[in-house]
Amino acid sequence: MKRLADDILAKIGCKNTKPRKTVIEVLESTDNPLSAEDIFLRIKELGESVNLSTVYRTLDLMENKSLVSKTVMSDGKARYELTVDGHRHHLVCTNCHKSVPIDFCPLEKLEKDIGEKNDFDITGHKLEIYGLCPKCKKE
Amino acid sequence: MKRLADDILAKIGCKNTKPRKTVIEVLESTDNPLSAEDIFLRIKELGESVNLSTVYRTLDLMENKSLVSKTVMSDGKARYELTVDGHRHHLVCTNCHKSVPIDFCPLEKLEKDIGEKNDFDITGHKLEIYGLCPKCKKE
DNA sequence: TTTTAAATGCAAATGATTTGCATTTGAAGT
DNA sequence: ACTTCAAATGCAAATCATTTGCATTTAAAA
Repeated sequence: MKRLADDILAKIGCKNTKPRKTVIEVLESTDNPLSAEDIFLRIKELGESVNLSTVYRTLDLMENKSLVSKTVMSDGKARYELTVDGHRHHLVCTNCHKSVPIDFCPLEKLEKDIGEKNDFDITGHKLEIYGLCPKCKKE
Repeated sequence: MKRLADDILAKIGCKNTKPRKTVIEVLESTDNPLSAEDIFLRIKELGESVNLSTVYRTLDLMENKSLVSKTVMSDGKARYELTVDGHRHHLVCTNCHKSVPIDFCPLEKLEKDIGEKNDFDITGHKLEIYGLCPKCKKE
């Protein structure tokens, strides 16, 4: 468990601090994108304590190194997710915000064509699918 | 020109006011998603004046009626776009934020499958492709 | 150990968006 | 047209996620 966090921090080439390790471990422990505050609160639940600013700083750092993806959701809060095991898209419930990862990406094959057609250098994309989850469907 | 704005306001069933018409006309006049402030400034350029709060309120109103789509971009500002002529996706330059509409949607055929597979009622999706535009490529 | 740049915590600042409230206005009914 | 009144606007103040300045702490190189 600790290993991945250490590896990531080593790869980035920054100081291996407890707050950073804790943030990464929380990200590792879930399948869903988390907000900075989600992470902050989970850390508290673990009986530890990391300043919210530090959570943000760690997330920014990792986003800049492309180890974390940041997506601003319609509720105005950003969600963060490790990209270590490749990028993912999600099915998001518009009611309860539950988020289910999707196992494929319809863009992979298309990016090159789209880039060439528009003379862009494509660097990435973001896709989210919205709907009502099984529970919320039934009101 | 005025016709579409009037039609839209009639469809919503709200008061047909000058500020609302002006906001809609600005949205009509462009191909790219605009921020609330973009809209506010363009209205000023037209020599008119609409309060920024009113711009936000008009956009919210229309988003709730599904006549406008709202997307929060990585710069932390939301961009709004008329959906009257169907939804669109965009190629967005990560450097200058220029946005080019894309004429097709790779999701259309997939939504039903994804919904069934995950027991979700799909209501929509959001897709953006990022890259460097022709100008920014050359630094 | 010593040293030092990098990282943290805290409090205050920022900036987009929202809200409360007094005033104005569109449109329904006269 | 005129009256009426809920709905809409403008303005200023509030909100809230995120960022920043700075004094203190800490990882890790020497």
